[in-house]
Amino acid sequence: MPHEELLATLNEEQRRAVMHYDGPALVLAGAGSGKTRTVVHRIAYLLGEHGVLPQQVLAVTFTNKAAGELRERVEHLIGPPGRDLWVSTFHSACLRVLRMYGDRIGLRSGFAIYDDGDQLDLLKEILGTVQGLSEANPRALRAVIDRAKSNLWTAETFGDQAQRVWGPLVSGLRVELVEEVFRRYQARLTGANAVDFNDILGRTVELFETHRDVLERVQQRAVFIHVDEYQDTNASQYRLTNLLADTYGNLMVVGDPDQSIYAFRGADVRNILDFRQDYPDAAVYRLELNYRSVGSVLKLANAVIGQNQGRIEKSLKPVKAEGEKVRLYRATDHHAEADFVARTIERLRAERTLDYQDFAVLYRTNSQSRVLEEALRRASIPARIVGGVGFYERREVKDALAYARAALNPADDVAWRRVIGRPKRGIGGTSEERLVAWASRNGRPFSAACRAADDVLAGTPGAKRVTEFVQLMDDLAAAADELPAASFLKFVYDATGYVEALKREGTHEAEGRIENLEELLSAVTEWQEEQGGSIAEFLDEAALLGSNDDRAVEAVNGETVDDAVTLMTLHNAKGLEFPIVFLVGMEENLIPHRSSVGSLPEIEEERRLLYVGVTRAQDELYLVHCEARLTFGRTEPARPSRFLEDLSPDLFMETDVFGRKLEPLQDAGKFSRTVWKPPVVGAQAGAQGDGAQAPDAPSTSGGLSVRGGERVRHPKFGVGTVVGVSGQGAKAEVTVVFEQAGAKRLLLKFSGLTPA
DNA sequence: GATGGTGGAATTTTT
DNA sequence: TTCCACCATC
Repeated sequence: MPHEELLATLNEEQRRAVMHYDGPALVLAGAGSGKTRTVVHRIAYLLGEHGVLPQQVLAVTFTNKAAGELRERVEHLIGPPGRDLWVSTFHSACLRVLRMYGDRIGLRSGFAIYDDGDQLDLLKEILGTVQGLSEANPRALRAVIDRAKSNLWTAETFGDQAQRVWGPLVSGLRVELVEEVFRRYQARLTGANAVDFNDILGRTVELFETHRDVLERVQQRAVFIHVDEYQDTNASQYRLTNLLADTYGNLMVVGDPDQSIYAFRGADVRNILDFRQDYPDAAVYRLELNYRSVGSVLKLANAVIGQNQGRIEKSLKPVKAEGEKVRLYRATDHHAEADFVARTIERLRAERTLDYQDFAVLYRTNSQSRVLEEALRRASIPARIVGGVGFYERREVKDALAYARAALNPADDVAWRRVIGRPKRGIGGTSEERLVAWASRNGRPFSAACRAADDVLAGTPGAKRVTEFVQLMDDLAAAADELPAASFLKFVYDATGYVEALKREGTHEAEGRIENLEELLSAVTEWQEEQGGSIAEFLDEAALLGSNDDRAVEAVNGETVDDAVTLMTLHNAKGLEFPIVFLVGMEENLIPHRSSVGSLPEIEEERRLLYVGVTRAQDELYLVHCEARLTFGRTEPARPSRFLEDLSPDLFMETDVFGRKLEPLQDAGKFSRTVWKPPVVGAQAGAQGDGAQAPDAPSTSGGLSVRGGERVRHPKFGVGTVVGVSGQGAKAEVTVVFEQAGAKRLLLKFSGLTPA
């Protein structure tokens, strides 16, 4: 493509960035400002105008999705040569380097990757062995170790670094104790010939720093480097980037400080803010024209982010028209919230031509997805959930792949211990403990203890069973060498008796697990046909790509469809856009999340998260909050998010379930609609219909006036507070938070409630 | 050694 | 509400 054509569709600032040739560059790209487009064109321009070879270009992203999209768009623009570009996530890129050169730093070929669950298994085992830690929370320790590793701290430097940054106590434990756990954890990883996610980056840094020749060879493949979402880089990613760029210096980083949302796992926004200190001769390009959202959405977005202190002033300027006002809906509870979403989707689809895939529902925590999912299913609205409990994290899938890992790597203790009891083979806790003790005493892997079962478990029934298990693993190991990936997996299903055991169970749940195993087999088969490879290579693939798998929610007819509403967390939504967006759960303790309300930096990160959510919307945005919400199995009263209360009321319009405008209350505070007070809701017969609320009017049913906030007495549950009402007439339901019994949803008609 | 019951904790966010 | 660790029982 001639370069005039390449440039014609860009604005002035984008064009300047695209034409940037060598040397460092910082692209400050506001949400929706055509960031990906700019990078795509820049790569095409490098190749077309400057004669750069595709083999010299590296583009790094955070997610597989982003990498896939980038590659696709470049290939679309420049054709087949695009295949030779190196477009990858940090993790995939580093894994590739480690697979090639890892032996230089003591990684034996075929090393395993431990995911979150494996980390946890390992830590639990370790905690049992360290004095004074049996009560410690393995998840908290994992978080600490992860955090340390993303800062490029090692078990050796941990003590000093943690002391310096966090003080003598880390999540309630003495630094020395945590250090001891970290040491043992790392020793066990080494022993198991395994790396965890953070090691994939950290050990690559180590490799580059100790083996200049390796770094230089990789640099030949990365003469022109692009890093996306640079505001979310942590210390290891920052270090990697700078190492890679240290010979040629052709580094273009792209990002937006206002969208930095990963500080909780070690990302440091200073990496982008200080880029010009790191590279004083860096060119800077600012993309502030927003092509994505209508004016009303951008006004609200700017108002949200404008509340943050200590940010570089920046304001998105709309290209699009003003558009519809942002809507705010106040739901009685999470069910009403989900119903509103479902109802609104259908209403909008009836009013104009929209596909299901034009809608996204975004929430703060994964646990919010279930109610939404159910409501959409009930309304026959196809939906897909991105993220959540990923396919590769399901027990049966992990088990099957753990068999593969165990067969390939006798040192993989976590995998061996995982599979020894699945299915049940009469090897119980006592036997396992003795095997573990033997392994630990002799400094050998767990599998070696199993091989020595005749001695270790001499005279017990377990001895023979373990020996049989070892025989099975040997058979698997032989099969792994000989069979293609898919056939091997099928062999695992049969030879281990795993599927057989599930069939015997005969429960609905077991059937689901069998289906998942079938799906895994299909995935492996498909992968094998597309690119071929051993089961070992598939394991890498699954480890890095697995978590972001989409889960389809089937519509009522049971068919999976392409056209579906997207449900995902705000974090997952970064980089995406949708014509119509619902932000649900706009409440205190959700956003900002309860764990963040104690510190200003964390609150500001939550605000950026909301900003990311708001700026996903192209045409229409719905903000939804509830008056009561299910938390930990109890329905509790909920307050609207402080982020809503910060907004001027002219930025949005409050609606009823039907999307009709609600007039502001007269007697409320400064911003009438956003100041929370005990909800005044009624179950009304008549015009408003099912699920409707009339916030102003109390109403009666069976002689009882039901108002939110009112005290009532129940014959069995005692005294409580009404937090919500839904439905009408005979179907009217009240949500009451009782002092003793907690929250209950009651059919108003039969509730027997009296004023208290 | 397996099974089933109970009680308590859990939910941020992800490569 | 769901998941898990722990315990008692068979």
